[in-house]
Amino acid sequence: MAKGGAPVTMSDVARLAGVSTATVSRVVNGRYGVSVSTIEQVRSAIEELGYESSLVATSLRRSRTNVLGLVTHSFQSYTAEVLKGVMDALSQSGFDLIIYANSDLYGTYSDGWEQRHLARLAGTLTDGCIVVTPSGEVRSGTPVVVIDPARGSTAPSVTADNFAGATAVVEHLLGLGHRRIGFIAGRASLEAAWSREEGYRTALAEAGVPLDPQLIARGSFNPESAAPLARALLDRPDRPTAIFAASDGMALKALQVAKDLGLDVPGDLSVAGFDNIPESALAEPGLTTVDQSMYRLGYEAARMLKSLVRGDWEGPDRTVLPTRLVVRGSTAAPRNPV
Amino acid sequence: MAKGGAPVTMSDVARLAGVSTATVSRVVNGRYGVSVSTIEQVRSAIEELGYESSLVATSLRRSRTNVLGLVTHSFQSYTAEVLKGVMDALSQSGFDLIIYANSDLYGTYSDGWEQRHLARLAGTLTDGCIVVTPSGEVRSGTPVVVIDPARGSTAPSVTADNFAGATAVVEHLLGLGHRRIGFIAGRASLEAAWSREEGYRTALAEAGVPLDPQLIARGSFNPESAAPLARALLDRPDRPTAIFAASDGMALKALQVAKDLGLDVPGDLSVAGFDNIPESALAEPGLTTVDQSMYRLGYEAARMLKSLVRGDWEGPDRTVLPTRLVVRGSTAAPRNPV
DNA sequence: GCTGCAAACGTAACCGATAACGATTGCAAC
DNA sequence: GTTGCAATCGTTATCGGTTACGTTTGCAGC
Repeated sequence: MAKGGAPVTMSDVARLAGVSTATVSRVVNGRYGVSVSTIEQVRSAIEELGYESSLVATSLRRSRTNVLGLVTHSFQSYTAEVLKGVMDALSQSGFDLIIYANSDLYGTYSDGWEQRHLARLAGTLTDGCIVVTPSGEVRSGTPVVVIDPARGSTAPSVTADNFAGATAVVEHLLGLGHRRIGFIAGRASLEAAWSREEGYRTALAEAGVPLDPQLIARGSFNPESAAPLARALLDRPDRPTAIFAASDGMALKALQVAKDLGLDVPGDLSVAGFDNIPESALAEPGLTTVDQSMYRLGYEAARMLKSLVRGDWEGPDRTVLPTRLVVRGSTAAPRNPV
Repeated sequence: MAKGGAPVTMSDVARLAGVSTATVSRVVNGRYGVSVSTIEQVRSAIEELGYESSLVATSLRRSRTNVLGLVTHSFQSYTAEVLKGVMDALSQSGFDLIIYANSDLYGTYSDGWEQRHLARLAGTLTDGCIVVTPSGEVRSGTPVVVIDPARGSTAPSVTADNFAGATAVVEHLLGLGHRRIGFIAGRASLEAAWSREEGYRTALAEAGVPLDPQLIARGSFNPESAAPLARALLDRPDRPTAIFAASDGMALKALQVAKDLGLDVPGDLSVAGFDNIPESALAEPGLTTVDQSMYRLGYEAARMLKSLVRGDWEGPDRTVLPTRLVVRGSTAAPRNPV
């Protein structure tokens, strides 16, 4: 058994077995050209020392590592769900997964984080990467699949039908009798944010409700950014009777702000979100939202990446998954319909 | 800008800037001994090519990488919560995080997965590692912190007060009037599983309730393993009036089984779990359980690991976090008290 | 003009593993 | 007894980056 000291390397094994490192490598990788007795010697040396090949050294030399990467700038409920899907898709596939997340939670909103992280992994450590909500276009020598791409991105991607989901929410609110519906937008560089805003605009237009630009608040997807925006909307003399936020995290903040202001939800104000993160069901009242199955986003992205790496992907470059309106207690008919 | 082709290496930069790779390395790492004009040339070459240093190559040569690792054998709700805590603890710390998970979801229960994964990362890629629920002792040249260690493990660890949590649940059930309380145990090699079972036994003993060995079902923590165990318990002629499972995943399975058998929960059967994963609050009825704040487990483990890597850890080697009983709808007084 | 010194920079070894290639050996066929 | 071929195994270049060490250059001091 190895001591706690320096890690056991291939040359340690070679020395003990009385062979060269090349032979050890051949044994480890099951290559042809080693006698049975030598294999046995090497095996027992490996056993005795507790040797395990270094992922780093292997990946530096080899082109193929059987490791896929996932790059993200932060780690929230959204990411966790995606990861579950990714792991399930990779189960029994022979691919291991490395997730790279950096610690500068908000510092890296400086555009380009995805490209930097990708460059550090791709080409050496990983055979391919999934990138979650990048801020811009991504380039890489190895295959890449993007979850929630940036606007105008041409990389293979998996995304939810954000437009349909957003129109469904707004139609739901319109159906309840709301006419002044505030909107808290997400980071504009993301296609998802843009599509959700388009859905909002389109649903209003089709219902013949004029758009009031004052009711659109521009935020990032960062939940913290939503609090002042919600407050500004609700402080207006002609405040909206409903608020639709482009993400659940922001919607839950808005809900909190409404409570703090002494407003009754859904009596005085209806609130709706987008994503259906687990916390939304637990909120009081439960948050009306759009389920976009982040699990499936992850699952499909991983499935696609596997095929791309193996070179046998046949499907389309962009996968769009359906969404589903989830009505809970946070939306109701306005108390004083306009 | 780089094409989609081969990744940009340091020698590419060196060639363009007309210097050696050594000089580029010095510029990248801010070392002394480069003239201002040369720095400028190298900088612009880096900019032009979009160069980013390879994590792999760097870590192979250097001892310090400023990357911490987390090793896990699967990815479930439990792991996701832990990860959030880890990420928050690492925020702004200068340490990046790499999570390594392998795809053989169940194949790797073959003991020793943690040691294999650890050996592949430690000593090269990462400065230290967090290992989640290992099956045995872990050894490494770099610092390691274990979340939910194996029984008898001596490595620095973070764990919840499993014993106190389990006794609290059983006392709660006893207080409701239950006397026949089934127990679905976890993987015996884990200290957490053992402590929870000890808590169960102790609480019964202190209440003067004799222990019926037939009511203890031995499983792993794998939720799937719990279904047949729960069914076996409930098929008994003298079936228990309550079931306490050593994890929420297993408890939720037991709840499902009870429903399938036409039993009313909590009327005919009370069910309680351990962990307080998000799904437990959403179950119908809500699952009574023990909150062990997986977020804090992750947070404390990361805090400890940071200090260990920097060599300034002062606290104890084992951190035990308090637990909290969460009573929901799945437990009530038995309909026909014995 | 020579020496001394430090700044600036290149050369090459090195990290651990892989693979192309060459070298050696055993054995059968001629 | 050669020759030839295949099996076996070591040597070495290589991956990308870091760093100890050596070399060159410029300039001040004598």
